[in-house]
Amino acid sequence: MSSKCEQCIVRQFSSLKALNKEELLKMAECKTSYIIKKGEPIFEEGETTNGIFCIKDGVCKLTKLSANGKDQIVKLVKPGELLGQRSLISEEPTNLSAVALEDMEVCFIPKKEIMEFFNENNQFSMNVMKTICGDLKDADDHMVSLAQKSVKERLAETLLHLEDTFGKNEDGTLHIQLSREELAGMIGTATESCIRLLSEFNKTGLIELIGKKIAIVDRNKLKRMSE
Amino acid sequence: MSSKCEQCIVRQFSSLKALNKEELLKMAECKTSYIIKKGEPIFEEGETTNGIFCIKDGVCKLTKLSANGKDQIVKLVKPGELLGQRSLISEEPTNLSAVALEDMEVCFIPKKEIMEFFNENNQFSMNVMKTICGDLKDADDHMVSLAQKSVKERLAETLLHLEDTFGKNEDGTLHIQLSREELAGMIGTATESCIRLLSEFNKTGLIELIGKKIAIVDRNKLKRMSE
DNA sequence: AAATTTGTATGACAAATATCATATTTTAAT
DNA sequence: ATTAAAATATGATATTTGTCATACAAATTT
Repeated sequence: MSSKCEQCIVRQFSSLKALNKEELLKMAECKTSYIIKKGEPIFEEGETTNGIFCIKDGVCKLTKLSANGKDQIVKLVKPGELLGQRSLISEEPTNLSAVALEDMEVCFIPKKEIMEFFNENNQFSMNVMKTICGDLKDADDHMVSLAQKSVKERLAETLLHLEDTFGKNEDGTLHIQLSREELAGMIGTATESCIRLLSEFNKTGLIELIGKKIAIVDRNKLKRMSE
Repeated sequence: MSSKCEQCIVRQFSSLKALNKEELLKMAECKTSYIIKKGEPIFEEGETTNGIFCIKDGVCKLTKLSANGKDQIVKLVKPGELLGQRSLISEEPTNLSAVALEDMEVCFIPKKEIMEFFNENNQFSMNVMKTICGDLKDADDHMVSLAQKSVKERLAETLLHLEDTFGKNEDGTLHIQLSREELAGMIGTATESCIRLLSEFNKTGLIELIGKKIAIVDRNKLKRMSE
């Protein structure tokens, strides 16, 4: 028996907040829930998903494999967000892979129902459009950053962004747990270069390295460095 | 007296093809036509546009000023496409500037009418969504390219893209006319580096430089080089 | 618990790219 | 037509970044 969608966190934060009781009921009936273990894919580049995923818990990375074999992280997606809207609307296979960075809980809603919501609920369409527009703006910003900033500036920028978006633990370390390789994949550099710069930031008191974890020590300096 | 929108090139290629006779008539009445001279802006980063622009003739660049003062070219927009959809939907000021690369003819449609089309014509909404999704996919691809490819690879890739998208003149040179600085701004590198590589491509027979113009000589080699 | 694999760290060096200087050509202004 | 300004071109050099090698630490498997 499916659980209700009415009180789900995803509904509060995503385009789905526009859905009415009847629509939510329909969704609760057609949805499938999944548990995805850390490291496992939700979908992979080139797949046809035929629906969208709602992220109830856990963070995942959207990556694209580049010609040289490295995974570029395009975006991190957190609870409350939807996944796979783009390829559903474009009616194309996904151009990105989604891989869990933590254990995740997700729900899958089939294309059929989503398309019905589009047709019947204008506010829902508008919300989805706004989300995608937001993604596009972020992508443009990211693009300029990759094109015009140095690796050092991008690392500083990314560390701040990670703290702002995912928060920190009691010991001040970033809550989101990325390997050095993944962090390098976000800023578009070699893993060794990323490690070297973290080490440098550590020595100059910008951050503190506690095992594999990273704590931001001097936010202001880091901010200045990112510009 | 406004001219009709029914036969306009923009209608054939853009989301506007979903509009019916009545809607086109409404649009013809509310639109304003502009002539934009080469080098002039249509709008600038941070402005609130309050409507969308239809490009009837001429190509423009969408740029974003980076912290180091260089203009990054995010996208080139050609006749038949719409401009300013993102910020209209997000209800935010534009994050990009639009500057004419050639003399242009554009029409401005106020926000009010566009929103009415959204509400009354589902196919139109769907078309706009698809366009924005396409832009998002392109942005992701571009991002990976900037992050993972060398300047040489990006230049090769960009030259091919420019020929594919904008065609060539009778003498084989690229039809779209970009300065070296603008080309550098597309691939995200210093102008000197761009010039140097063009010079190298010229010497190795990949391209031919005819004054400021560029002709692709060996497409296949250039393709292989871009990967 | 020992062994293997994986991730992190650092040095040495090579390659890519940016920067600065300057020459030349082209375009625009007077 | 002359001059000034802007764009293109190229060399010299510094800086950034990537690659390869290797060491060490942590996690995982046996």
